[in-house]
Amino acid sequence: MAERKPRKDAARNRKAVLEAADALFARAERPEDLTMADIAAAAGVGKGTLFRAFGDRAGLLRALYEARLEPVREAAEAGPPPLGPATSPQERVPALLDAILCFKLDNRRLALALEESGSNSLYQAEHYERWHGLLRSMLEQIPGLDDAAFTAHALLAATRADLVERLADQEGTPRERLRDQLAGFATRVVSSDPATSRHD
Amino acid sequence: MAERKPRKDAARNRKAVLEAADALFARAERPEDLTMADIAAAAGVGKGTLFRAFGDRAGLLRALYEARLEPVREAAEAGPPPLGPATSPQERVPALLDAILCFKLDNRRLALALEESGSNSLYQAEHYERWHGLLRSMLEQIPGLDDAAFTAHALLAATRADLVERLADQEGTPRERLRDQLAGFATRVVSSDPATSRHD
DNA sequence: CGTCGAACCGGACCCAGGGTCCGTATTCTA
DNA sequence: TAGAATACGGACCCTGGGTCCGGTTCGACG
Repeated sequence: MAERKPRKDAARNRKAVLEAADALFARAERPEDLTMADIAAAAGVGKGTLFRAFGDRAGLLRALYEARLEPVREAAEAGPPPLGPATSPQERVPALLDAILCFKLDNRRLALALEESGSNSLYQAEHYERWHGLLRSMLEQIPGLDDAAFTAHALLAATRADLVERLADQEGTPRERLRDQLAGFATRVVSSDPATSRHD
Repeated sequence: MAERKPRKDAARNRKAVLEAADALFARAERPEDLTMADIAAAAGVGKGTLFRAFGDRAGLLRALYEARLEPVREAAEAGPPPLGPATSPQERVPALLDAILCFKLDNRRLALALEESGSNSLYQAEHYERWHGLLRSMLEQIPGLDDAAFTAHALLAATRADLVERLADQEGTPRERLRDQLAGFATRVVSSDPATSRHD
């Protein structure tokens, strides 16, 4: 049952690939034309090795992404306020979205490459389920807000990598402004008074 | 300066391609593996013709999409309430998003193909600019809502084709429920009482 | 340390699919 | 109806993801 440990060279190569890819994505301005062969070459490894270790392009991207995301995940699941659990949903929802936004700003190319890779690879990535579940559970605690599941999706959609890139890179919106806007939006969603919402 | 009119056969072929592609996308369950050669064959035309008429894959997708979208556009810009101009922003914003959602539900494959095609082709499609501009101008009329531009992006993000597909096809959410949820979300955003929004 | 099998390496190779080219056919103009 | 302009179409090119397999490295064991 227990996976027997990989050979030393395999482990070394895996790490080399991860590091090389990380560096390449950080530098690349067009992540989609960063080829697998490029990555293999940069890591000093054959293409075969790369595919054996990660399955396919999406697999590599996912591995990279999850690795980078790890700290954020921990902070969100067990860290200090306002991100951690000891916070009211009204504050924690914007805080979580802010954390995700910052992450995507800091890892633009990678996030972009991941979300663009193949058919809706975003929605079947584990981290998406994680964020969605977490967000939904927060939203469920907010009185007068039904459809927590949908709302969670909608809020997460506002942090899509390509949107972030458009706003930050193409339109040049400064980081802090973007953060404020998203926080404002989230707060609005989370704190709207249902009595005001008359429409039909 | 004036574009001289295209030759008769060119026009006929263009139409043939459009129709064939339309039919194919409607039937296909995996829009991404519907190849250009397939479309050309179905239209009874050579690949060259297809590329000459539309430039590239994204161009064809855009043309198809815009054509289908035309009625919605008209309804939104000059139709009767609640979609048309003679409606208060509080009602019209949800109505517009609903129209977009319905459109994407009815043209799932096509929308998916378009949004997946190449680097952020969604955000440089004309219709995106149109919706965004329209939405923004509505939101600007709502007191207490700043960042109309960002809010418009965020709301539109909730209608992303891949999200719609996940909810409708993969999770099986019924159409009407989805519409209700989106409308509820939009209404919430649009009608939240700013006095309630304390966060710092 | 020597040996042997398993695990791994890497780059040559395969193939689909987007996009191009150019000799031929069609349409338009006069 | 001739000649130029335009369009046709499918053979062809090329990139890039993914596979394969002969050769190498690892490490367990004697």
